[in-house]
Amino acid sequence: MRDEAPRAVTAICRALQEQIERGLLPCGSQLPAERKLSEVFDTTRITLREALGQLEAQGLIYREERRGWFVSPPRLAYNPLVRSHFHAMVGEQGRVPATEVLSARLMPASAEICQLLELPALSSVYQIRRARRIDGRLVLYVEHYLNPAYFPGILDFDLTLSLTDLYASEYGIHYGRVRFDMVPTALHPEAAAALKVAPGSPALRIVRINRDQHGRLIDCDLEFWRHDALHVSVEVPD
Amino acid sequence: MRDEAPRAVTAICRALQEQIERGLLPCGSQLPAERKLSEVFDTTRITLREALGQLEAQGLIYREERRGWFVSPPRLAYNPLVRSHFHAMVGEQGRVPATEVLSARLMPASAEICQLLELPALSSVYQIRRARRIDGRLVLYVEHYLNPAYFPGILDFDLTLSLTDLYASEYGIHYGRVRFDMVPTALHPEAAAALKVAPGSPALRIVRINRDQHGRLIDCDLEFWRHDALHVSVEVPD
DNA sequence: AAATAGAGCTGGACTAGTCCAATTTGGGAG
DNA sequence: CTCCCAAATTGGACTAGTCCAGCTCTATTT
Repeated sequence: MRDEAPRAVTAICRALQEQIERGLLPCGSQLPAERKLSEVFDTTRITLREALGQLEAQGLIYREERRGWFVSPPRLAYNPLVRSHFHAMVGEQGRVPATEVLSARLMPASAEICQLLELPALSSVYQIRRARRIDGRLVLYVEHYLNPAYFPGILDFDLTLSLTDLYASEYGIHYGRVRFDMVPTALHPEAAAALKVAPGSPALRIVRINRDQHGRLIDCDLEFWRHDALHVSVEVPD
Repeated sequence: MRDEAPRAVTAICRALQEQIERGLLPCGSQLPAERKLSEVFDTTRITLREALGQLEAQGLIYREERRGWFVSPPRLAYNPLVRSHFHAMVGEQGRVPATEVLSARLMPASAEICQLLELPALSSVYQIRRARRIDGRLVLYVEHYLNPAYFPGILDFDLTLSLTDLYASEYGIHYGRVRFDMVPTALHPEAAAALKVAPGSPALRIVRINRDQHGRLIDCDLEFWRHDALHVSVEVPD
């Protein structure tokens, strides 16, 4: 028994990790209360919470605001080179997608959006804010900004459906070139609230700038994914 | 004037964020000591540290183990579709790259590596572990695993240089198809030690599986990037 | 001028609690 | 059996410290 013990935090991490990997704590199951766990590991709640925080950073567990800690489900495979929308992508991987519309309106574009869509200053844009789930779990907060010139009256449609499909069926517009920008960062307060997680949780921010079949900038998406909800795969041809 | 409770942590974040954005704390500069800052903001070190942790998660600041907190430099643009190696990529963006070799040896392949390289069980592979810097800052820990059949005697060369170049000049091998897998996660202890940061810091794990011009699996890289050191750009053609 | 020993800082890790707000849950009324 | 309210429980936020290891810088010595 050496004095050189591993840090309490890493010891707790290892113990929990093992339990999860052996399937004693199945995917989606809830962990015991923080106070219980701190008793089990004979430590402070602060220390215990730091261990949980590290497992969260690894993506092994996640928390729901004020509800508790849960074992993370598998990540979704996200391939930017394959043109697919959320519902199709999730469904193909044997999971159940869901979408809710948080807001949808015509609004003055921010400077950032004007730049992304190459619009003149003080332009108006359609903004659609949505939250999306996989198997019931909130994983994605998106803000869509559409150039209104191409999509008159789009707010009257059912916006819980795929925008891709709406573009095609109602406006004859298909995606052409797309630009992705992926940045590991933290959720800003608005996104955190929508996903019902602690503000500042780690996240993957994906900015998509979409052109149509004629090369026209039609819209852009600001996506905020829970960092543990996806892995990005890219197959680069020769 | 916020509608909700202005948590101490978010208030501190906002204050520091503003100072950084206005350039009062330039890139690369060191923040005052935690104890000083906790006095300035009239709070505990624990609370102050949580605020710093959130700014770290956002990528605005970073820490060096036992040295202090610093303002993050700009992120490196990383485009998986553009075939470029570390030194070239960094240099093109006006930054100064550096590489050090941590270890290089022939070793039995782990089960994971066998699978990635489609090798039979108990195969041997060259393992090269390197740490890489941008403008002096440690940002990337990589483990390369090479199929030794294609690279006899490679350990005798200067491995601080680009492997890509070595492959081409010494073995006539060029990259063909490449597969990327990017996962937001946390640094494991070994990578954390190599990058001199706290174990469990957020990171972007990138697994590259490389084939040569003939479609043969030649090597794979396990990369661990500091999460705040890069942003991934992908331009998808029509 | 270079090498070095040591003191003082700095971050890292942890303890032992408190107060609050939201969520759950259990029990009683209808 | 359902619905609703109150109590118990849980996570969120924070205070006020302690002890330790590694880095740095200074002052002294060689």
